[in-house]
Amino acid sequence: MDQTYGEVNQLGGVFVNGRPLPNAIRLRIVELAQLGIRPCDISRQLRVSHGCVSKILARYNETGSILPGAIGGSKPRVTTPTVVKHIREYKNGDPGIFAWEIRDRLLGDGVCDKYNVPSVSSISRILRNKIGNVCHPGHYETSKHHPPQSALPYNPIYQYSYPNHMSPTGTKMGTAAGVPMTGHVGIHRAWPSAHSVTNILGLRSIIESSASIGGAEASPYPTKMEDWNNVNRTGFPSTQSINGTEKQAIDSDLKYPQAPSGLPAVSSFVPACSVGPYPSSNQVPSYGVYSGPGAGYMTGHPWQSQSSNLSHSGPGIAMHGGDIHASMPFKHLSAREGMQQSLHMVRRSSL
DNA sequence: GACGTAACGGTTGAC
DNA sequence: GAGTCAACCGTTACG
Repeated sequence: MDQTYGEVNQLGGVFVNGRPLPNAIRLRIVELAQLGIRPCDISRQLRVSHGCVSKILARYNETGSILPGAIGGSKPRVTTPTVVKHIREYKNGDPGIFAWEIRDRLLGDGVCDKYNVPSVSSISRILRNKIGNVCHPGHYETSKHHPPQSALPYNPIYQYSYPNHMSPTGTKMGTAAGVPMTGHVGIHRAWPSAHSVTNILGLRSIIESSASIGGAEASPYPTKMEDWNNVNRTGFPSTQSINGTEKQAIDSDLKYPQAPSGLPAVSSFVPACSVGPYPSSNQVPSYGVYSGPGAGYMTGHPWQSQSSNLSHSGPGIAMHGGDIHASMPFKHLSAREGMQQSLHMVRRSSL
């Protein structure tokens, strides 16, 4: 378990297979790209594979977010009780209706959108298994099926098809504030632009987010790392307000000591480039890199165990918070002066 | 050389 | 609680 995480790519950069790059690096990739730096140069500078740079930039261009998607889990069910209910109604109304017609009606009636409409085969399965013979109108719920009304409690859950609340993959969106969605974003992964670089840098919703963060202990905030990343990304605010969980997002950055040192600011890109994201002078390449500024954490907290760490706000949390602050004093903040100022406000308000 | 992308091995979380 | 599955990840190699 000791330092079994982390590999070194061909560029000498450290990565953890299967895990997203630290958000700091992701952010920096986008920042550099916006500065006109070529992807290949970004790749070399940050020692991230060009494929990854390409992916992140493509995703950013597409979604406006630098954040990784929600890892793991299953796709949200599309055959919600409500949908089943509607299918049943359609079938009852027209026993000869085809599955594809039902599908069209679901779309047309606004029951589903193109992102969560069940497939024809799914509809057929519903008709076969859940509805059965339509000659028994009103006889739906032959099994333990919940009556339509019982479907309602599901809605908040399935609602995560809609990004204003949480992503379909379960990534709760920390805020609906400042989420300038372009129309109906039924995007599979809801990428709230509140997390976009623009907003991150603009910090338009930092205060709001920080307020939410401050109340994290009382709010049903996400337990997934991605979720907390979202929260953190909203403004990279102080970590003290989120016990332990903050550590998650920050951890991912700490894993990569180049992040603090390599993220002085966009404007200092050149120095960062010259020094290199993985300052070999200070850091031992390869796995040793992980024992950089975040070593205090790293030694005791493997890269994984996100949720476990989250769920266990046990001893060491406070220490981590302090260590984190000491070792990486808002590295992201330096990206923008305005960010610093806003964060000052955030920190004050959270104190 | 730069870039996009499929394949790959890996992690994660819902079921 | 373990296993399965399907999402995601970043790297690598190829065109």
